[in-house]
Amino acid sequence: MNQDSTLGKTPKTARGQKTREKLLRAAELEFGESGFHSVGINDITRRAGVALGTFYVYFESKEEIFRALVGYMSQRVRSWIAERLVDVPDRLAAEQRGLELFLEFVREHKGLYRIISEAEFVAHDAFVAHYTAFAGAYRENLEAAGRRGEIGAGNYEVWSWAIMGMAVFLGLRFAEWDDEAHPKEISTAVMDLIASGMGAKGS
Amino acid sequence: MNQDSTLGKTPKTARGQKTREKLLRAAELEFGESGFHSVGINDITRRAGVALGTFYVYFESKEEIFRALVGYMSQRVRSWIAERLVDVPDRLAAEQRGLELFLEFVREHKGLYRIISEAEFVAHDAFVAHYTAFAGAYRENLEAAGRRGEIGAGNYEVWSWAIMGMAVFLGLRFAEWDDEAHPKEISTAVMDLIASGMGAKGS
DNA sequence: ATGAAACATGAATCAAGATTCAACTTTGGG
DNA sequence: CCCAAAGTTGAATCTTGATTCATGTTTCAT
Repeated sequence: MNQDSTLGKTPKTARGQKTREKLLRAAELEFGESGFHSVGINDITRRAGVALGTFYVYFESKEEIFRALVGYMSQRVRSWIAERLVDVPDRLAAEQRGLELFLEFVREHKGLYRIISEAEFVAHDAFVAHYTAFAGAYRENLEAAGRRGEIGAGNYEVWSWAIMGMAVFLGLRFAEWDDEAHPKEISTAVMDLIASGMGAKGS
Repeated sequence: MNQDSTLGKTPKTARGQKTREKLLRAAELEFGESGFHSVGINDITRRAGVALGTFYVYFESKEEIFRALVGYMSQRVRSWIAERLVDVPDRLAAEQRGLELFLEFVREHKGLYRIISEAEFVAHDAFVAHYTAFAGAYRENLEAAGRRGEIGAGNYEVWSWAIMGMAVFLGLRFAEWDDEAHPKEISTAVMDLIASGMGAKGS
């Protein structure tokens, strides 16, 4: 229908660009703090420092800006982690470091984390897209590591979803609810579980 | 304040009891299918086959009935699984069977599953209570198994959250989104991961 | 059998908040 | 410098849907 999928709402001017960004930033904070249904458009515009009507110059609806945010930050988490995961020796190390990074990210961006979670109900398609993409990438990493012999054979599709789930719940418990524990402790504990299993060990 | 915490809304009659249950059952279906915010009180009453006003005879508000539902089903999942987990030989077997049961439960009760998830945003305290209770029980199981020497030492608090997260995400992917895969395949794949780790094995 | 307590009803009320709009201001290319 | 396009404004409009309430019906303990 439309080249930009944003129905001609794309700003043409520097000023417009700036305003749109102010709205996005404000929405990120508001949604992150209070959740989709308790924030009103006027909360967003007030925080952005623009008038109510301005909102509709750039967005079709409240749902659209939320959806935009989900896409935006789905991008962010993944690239933020990927960037810092370059010089890691092998898959197991990547696993551990990746979890630490994820926990750190959540602590610094609780709002974004909540936005993705809430997307399950507010923008289900965006939610599906996010985790599908994430799991897909993850699975490829596992397969590559498998070919390199760094990890054993297994059902990598299942593994990738299992590991994502772990990360999300640990983020909930040890980043969103409780800031105290050191990420390294968590990641180490998880590595005990994932690397060699819970079967009785030497200790 | 009140003996029953339900502000005198508790039914005194057999008829009342029945009506309240009809409402609860209807709400379970509606919330499960459409999510908290898109169901109206009249959707619930229509489905229950009672008049709109009747709702407020038994519940203070839409949120209250949702909260009641969360508690109700938090109970249900746990006991449903626990009941069927009696004659299991050891912790590892319990782990595998428990996951299968969870997946089966989700398939049969997708609505209830969604209700608990959505509680994170609609009834945060009930959500916290549910997972706190679940994790607590889980942790005790792990500790007991640890004392019996069935599993190795580890940070059981972290493990229990990790395993819950796995279960929830696998439920999302392989029960809510996709009914096809056999639960046993999933649980087996996970056992590979959890029992002996992803480190390279014989195969 | 009977009347007070319980329960049921659904039209009317009310609040909240999303969206529209017509008037006004700024920008930037020519 | 000039004006059409782009952007801004916020009061007014419109929907939606939760909650109330006055009235009628049923239950059940006495």
